[in-house]
Amino acid sequence: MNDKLLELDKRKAFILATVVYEYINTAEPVGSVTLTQKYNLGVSSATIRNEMAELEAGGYLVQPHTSAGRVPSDAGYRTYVDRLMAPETLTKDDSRRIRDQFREASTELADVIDQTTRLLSGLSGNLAMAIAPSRDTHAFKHVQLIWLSARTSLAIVVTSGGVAAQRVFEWSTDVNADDLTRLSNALNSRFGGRVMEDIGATEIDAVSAELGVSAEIGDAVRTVFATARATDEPEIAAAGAQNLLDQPEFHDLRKLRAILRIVEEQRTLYDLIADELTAESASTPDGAPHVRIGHELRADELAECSVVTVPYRFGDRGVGMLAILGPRRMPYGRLIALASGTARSLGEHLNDVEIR
Amino acid sequence: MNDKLLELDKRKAFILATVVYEYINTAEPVGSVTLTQKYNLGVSSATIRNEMAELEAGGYLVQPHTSAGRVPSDAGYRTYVDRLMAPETLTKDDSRRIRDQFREASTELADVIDQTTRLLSGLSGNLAMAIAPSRDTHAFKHVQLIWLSARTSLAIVVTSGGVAAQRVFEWSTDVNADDLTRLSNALNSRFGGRVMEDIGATEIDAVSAELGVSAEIGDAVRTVFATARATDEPEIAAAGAQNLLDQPEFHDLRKLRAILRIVEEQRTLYDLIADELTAESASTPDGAPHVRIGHELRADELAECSVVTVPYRFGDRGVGMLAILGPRRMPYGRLIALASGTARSLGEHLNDVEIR
DNA sequence: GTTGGCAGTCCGCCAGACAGAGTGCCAGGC
DNA sequence: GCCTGGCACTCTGTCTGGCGGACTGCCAAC
Repeated sequence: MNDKLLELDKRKAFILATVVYEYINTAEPVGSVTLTQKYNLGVSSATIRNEMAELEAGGYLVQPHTSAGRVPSDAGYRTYVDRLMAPETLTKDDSRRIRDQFREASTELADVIDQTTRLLSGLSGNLAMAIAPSRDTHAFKHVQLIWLSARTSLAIVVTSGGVAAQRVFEWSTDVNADDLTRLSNALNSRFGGRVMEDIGATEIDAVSAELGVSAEIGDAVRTVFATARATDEPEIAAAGAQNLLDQPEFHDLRKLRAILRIVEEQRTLYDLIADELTAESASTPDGAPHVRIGHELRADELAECSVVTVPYRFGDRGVGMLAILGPRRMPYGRLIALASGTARSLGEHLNDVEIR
Repeated sequence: MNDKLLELDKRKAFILATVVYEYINTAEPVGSVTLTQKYNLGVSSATIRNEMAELEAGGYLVQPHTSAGRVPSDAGYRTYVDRLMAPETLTKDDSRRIRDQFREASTELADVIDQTTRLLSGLSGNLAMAIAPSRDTHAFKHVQLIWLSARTSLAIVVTSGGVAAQRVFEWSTDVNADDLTRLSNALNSRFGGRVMEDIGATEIDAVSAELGVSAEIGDAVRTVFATARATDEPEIAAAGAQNLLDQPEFHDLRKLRAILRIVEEQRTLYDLIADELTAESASTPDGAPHVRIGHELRADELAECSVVTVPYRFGDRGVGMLAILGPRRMPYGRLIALASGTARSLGEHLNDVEIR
């Protein structure tokens, strides 16, 4: 690949756009004759051949083998997406399906995320993914220890992100309802409004010690705070892997396997999208979709894939991410419109409905 | 397939067992010469040929085409599993890996289920699934409305299955902490110990009305009870679909697609296993693994698959199910041992750790 | 700068040949 | 009566060579 790309005159740009468009639709390498027959270019195939040879030298096209048509390179797709492609809007039908879906969507965050990936994979015909907003920076709001019976209690922690942890504890000795209430009140007044990650174990222990509660209860409180802060298991969902089987590029079992492995390894999948969450939310305008193509994904297994990502807002609870993964040969315009539209509806749904 | 199967004498039984064993290991149709060469049968290949012809007539073996070796039929596998196969126990290595896994497993039910499927798919080299115990028959234990601020409250319902619902509500007018406490106490004394599904909306409304709380709060209470009772989204997890790609029987993309679709359609997957949960938990000894082979699964897409299921106990909270899905040509003995061992460890883990 | 023409290249497909694996059957032996 | 070696037959998978099709690159002419 060239460091510096060839400048494109108007005709080259049109030819490149047409090659990409045709290849996306047919999955077959595009030849000069096909081009002149199907599109009104006003010149002969010989001229197209000359132009295509220059586009190949310039790094926009590649030839799978001598005497085959041309296929776009990463740079070819990139140029197409950034400068040549006509932006698309949602079709009426897609809009309706998205609206219908969210009208009866769940009120539980994990379920909504899950349903959204199903919707998006169905509409896009590709693999769809979603991650929930991270809870790194949530503020502590409330802790409550609730007396259930002499030997069992419920502890619950609420943050600005909603209920962050709850758990039933069993005690080896009887506990007193008043003690639990006093401890709850003390913790609330001490930590109210603080950011979760700043609330340390020693400080929690100090409060327990002040009130003279048993070691067992002190341990329980520390545990439930730790759980509320935990961010190691990000909420992530994926759906539609079987859609990829329809794409000729995945008829090769090795490639398919590599993709499936990535999808099941939630960690890799998360990193793939989360990169975008940190890097891009600062640099691009709010809510803009973003496309990464082939090697831009920095993973060999995904060298023939592209990913469309788009952030969604969850009120003041942070930013999540929707993503569509498919072959590089994907209908970028349509998928960008779909992802954006779905992200918008998802955000609205999350704000309208009280999500726990 | 024959209604009545041929009686098997000792030699036929041994030959059938050997054919199944060999086919499971090689994935190639088994011929008479292979059999005499690899196993000490004491007779010539011609004799084996005669026996195999009878086994085929009896419905235990089939021939993919003339002049190919034999392959077991559903009945052949069934006989092997029920009567011919030597039971296996967990290897030291597998035991250790299961133990290690649960030593550091999560305390959250959904996560444990998820991690268990990953473990089991990794060990078995097949697709693993798990469903959590249903919460149909849980008993109501406690409800608490917690004052967070003048305009926000937290409602939480605890059942014998743990925390069944929690949700933050925002009010249009200020609410009073004492009102919330009084309502909580009234609900607790009214419903304590009852089975969740017997607690109706009208009865809940009656309590709210008695205490004269606002309609808004009344609605909230009804909503949170409804959520706690909801069983429509069964907790189900699956992992290891990519393992199936290694099996030659899934190199056919259509078959693979059908399987992947089933895995993503959680409903079908759930039905597949839940059948077993209701039908079998009554009829088979507690905790016994169960195998369903090919057409026994009553799904055309799964005609070439088998499923091993094994229930696990979650204390007094009901029974869940682990399952392994793979080609009929699966190492039944090993998978049964793995599933049983994992189910046992999972049950122990769920009882040891306080799961929320 | 553009074009038609032409030689050259590579792929995919098909038919035919062939080796390999396995069966069924039969006649002879224990 | 059961077992066995031998043999003819069948079917598969693979390999090969040939052929048509689809392109390209280049050149000479416009």
